[in-house]
Amino acid sequence: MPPPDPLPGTAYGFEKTANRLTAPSYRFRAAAHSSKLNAGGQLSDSVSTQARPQDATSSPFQVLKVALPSPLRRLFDYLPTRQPPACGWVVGLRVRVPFGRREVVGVVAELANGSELPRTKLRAISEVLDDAPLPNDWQWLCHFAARYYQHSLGDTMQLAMPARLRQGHPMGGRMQTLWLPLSRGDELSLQRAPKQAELYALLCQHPHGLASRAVTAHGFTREQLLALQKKGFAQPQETTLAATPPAGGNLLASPSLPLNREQASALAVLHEKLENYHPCLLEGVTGSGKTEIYLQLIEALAAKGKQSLVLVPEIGLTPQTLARFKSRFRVPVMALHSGLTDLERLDVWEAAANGRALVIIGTRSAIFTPLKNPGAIIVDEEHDGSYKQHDGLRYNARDLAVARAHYHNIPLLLGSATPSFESLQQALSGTYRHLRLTQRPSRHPPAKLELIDLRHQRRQGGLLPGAITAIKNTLKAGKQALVFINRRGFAPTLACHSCGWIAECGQCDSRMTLHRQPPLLACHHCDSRRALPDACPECGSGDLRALGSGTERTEETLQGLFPNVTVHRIDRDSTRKKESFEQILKEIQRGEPCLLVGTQMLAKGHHLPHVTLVVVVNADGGLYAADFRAMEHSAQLLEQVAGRAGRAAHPGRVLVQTLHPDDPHLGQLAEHGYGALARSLLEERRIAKLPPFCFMALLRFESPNEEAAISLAQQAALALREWLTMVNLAVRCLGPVPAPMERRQNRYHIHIMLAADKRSQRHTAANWLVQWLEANRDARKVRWSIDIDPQTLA
DNA sequence: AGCACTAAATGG
DNA sequence: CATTTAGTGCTT
Repeated sequence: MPPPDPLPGTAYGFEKTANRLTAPSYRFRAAAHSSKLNAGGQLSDSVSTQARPQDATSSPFQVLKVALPSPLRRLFDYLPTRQPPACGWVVGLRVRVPFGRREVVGVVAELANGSELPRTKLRAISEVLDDAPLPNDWQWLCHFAARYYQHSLGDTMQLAMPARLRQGHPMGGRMQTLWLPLSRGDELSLQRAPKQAELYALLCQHPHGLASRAVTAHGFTREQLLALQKKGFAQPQETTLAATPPAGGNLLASPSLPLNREQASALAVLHEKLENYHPCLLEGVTGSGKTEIYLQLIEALAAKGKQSLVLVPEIGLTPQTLARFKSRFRVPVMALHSGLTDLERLDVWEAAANGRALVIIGTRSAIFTPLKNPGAIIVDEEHDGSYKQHDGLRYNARDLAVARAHYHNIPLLLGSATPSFESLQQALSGTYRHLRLTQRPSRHPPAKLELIDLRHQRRQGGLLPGAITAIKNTLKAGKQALVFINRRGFAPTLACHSCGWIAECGQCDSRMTLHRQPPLLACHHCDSRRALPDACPECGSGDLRALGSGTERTEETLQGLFPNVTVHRIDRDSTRKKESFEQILKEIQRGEPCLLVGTQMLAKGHHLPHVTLVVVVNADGGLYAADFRAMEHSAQLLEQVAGRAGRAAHPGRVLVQTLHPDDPHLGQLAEHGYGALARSLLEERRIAKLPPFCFMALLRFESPNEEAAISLAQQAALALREWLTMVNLAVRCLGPVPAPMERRQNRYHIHIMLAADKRSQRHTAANWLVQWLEANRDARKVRWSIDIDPQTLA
């Protein structure tokens, strides 16, 4: 039996009711693996629920309904191979099938004994790729995600499986090439090849062999390795990655840290229900020790041989975080990070699926890692926007974590200093346990925001005189200051001072940003760039001015004001080269007085112990935006930035420049902190019936032809409204309206928004609309997509 | 999504 | 007439 519903109002038992517009629905039962053919070729009893009712005229025949990598939201029927696989035909087998003019890899999703198509139109499966079905929990999650997000099951499965499996490679990726040093006694012959000599020395430090990847990680090339092999100094050896058995005895490699009262009681609450679904929101201010709670929860579960899956935001999977987890435990900790090869990724996947890995840490996509003995799911910084995928299957890994913890009947721990309103509301209403950490080990209260008025004052590089004075004093005291600007580049606008011309992007409804490093105009919404004009293209005047400030300009200004101090700029442009961010962070952590100028990248999670002053150049981004979530995200960001000030022994200051120092929300954030503001904004959301008090779906229509997009959106909205009235479904349908930036890369974006009080109503309406669009011929000329629980309206 | 097929557009 | 390109339709 599927567990009860963790996302209220979502029926995810698998029998989806067929709609008026019937498309084959995905059906899946957790018990589906027991469904195989018995020796006589008859379907065993557990299958009878899956078999489609038979057309009396056609005689039954065995059919495998396969989920294929295609955006088409349906399964495809195939005939079995001559020989059934050893395990029999079961749901979850990976197969290779002919599809159109090519062969693709798919997954058997249903067994049936008949097809809507005549038998002669069906083709046979070409090859069964596995001798056992893909893990049950993985299959369940794919079905759940596909259905919840209204996405093709086949596409979902492709996305949820490691690349090697997607490409049809066999399981058992636990092979790697180890390179062993060979002693020849004539090492001097390498004198003329210094790089090779260096590499040889490296190999000699690892007499048991070094993986190819480790060799390249040390900065050597494959060619150098092969050269050594040719000269007989190195030898490759194929090995199976050790199936490290869970260490007996002490689980810990290093002792747990002592907990304060709050931490201890939070952990005690978690210990109350280690064996059941137990959703908890851990609301803990920056530096209050959330990670230690994660580690001790993991420890408790690992002691029972159970696995923990830890999700971290994209920016959070740093070597330091990883090192903290790895150094704590003697049990296998595996990370899914961007640096892995496809083979290594498959190995982690299999290690998780067979229980070899006890701790799995990864970003968004790690939610699709199968678990043999699931113990808990932990989502760190659960409010973070990087958990939401913004194309294709637009899933939110945090929400899937909730569903998955429910399915496995295990604890779920969502941690954040600035919880999302969705999670906070669940905690406040008692659906989630609310655990709070308010104390910082430094004993300093978190720094208060000081609002300073941007109006009627001269600024330099975006900074008010008061901010500059504060920076000067901070440097004088031998400390570091952080300047936060949410804009890359030198200036967001280039304008002609004599005729008013403004540099705009030719392909988007946006202005081009002026960059100095290198000098050019760039659009931040598409990849178009232009050379800097010497004169105004409209009137020929040479009086072109850069309006406003981005990171580059503030960096330049600060460098001019404090020529003897290092100014580090940290944004996507300055850290493009890999490792350079880590390098800069290391230098900053040494503690020399210096200035940091940067975007969001700086705000999140990094430990900056010597920063005692934070300046926010402009806090107004979220105040009066059209997006109802803007204030939430803005407050989260401000609180996170403020958390960078005074983390260690020194109290900090946070200066927030604003054009609206009297804004009540900003005032509340400054005075009482994120928690208080969030609670009152939640009341506003409740009154306005906005999320989390309603459930939304956003339909995006996109076309180079504006009329085509509008016309389809109108037809769809009209059809939907008629249907909603007809079936008397209380779902609001707003739009069509042009997207906030209608034209992007010369494509026009039109939106329709659905809003319902209940998740199930939203699901029904969204499902109907998707099927209407799939059935509508005009819809093929306009690109459309659906976003369930959209995060931004852009 | 691919991908192949068709019809229109370019080119000599 | 040959070759490229935009539009359309199909996949079990």
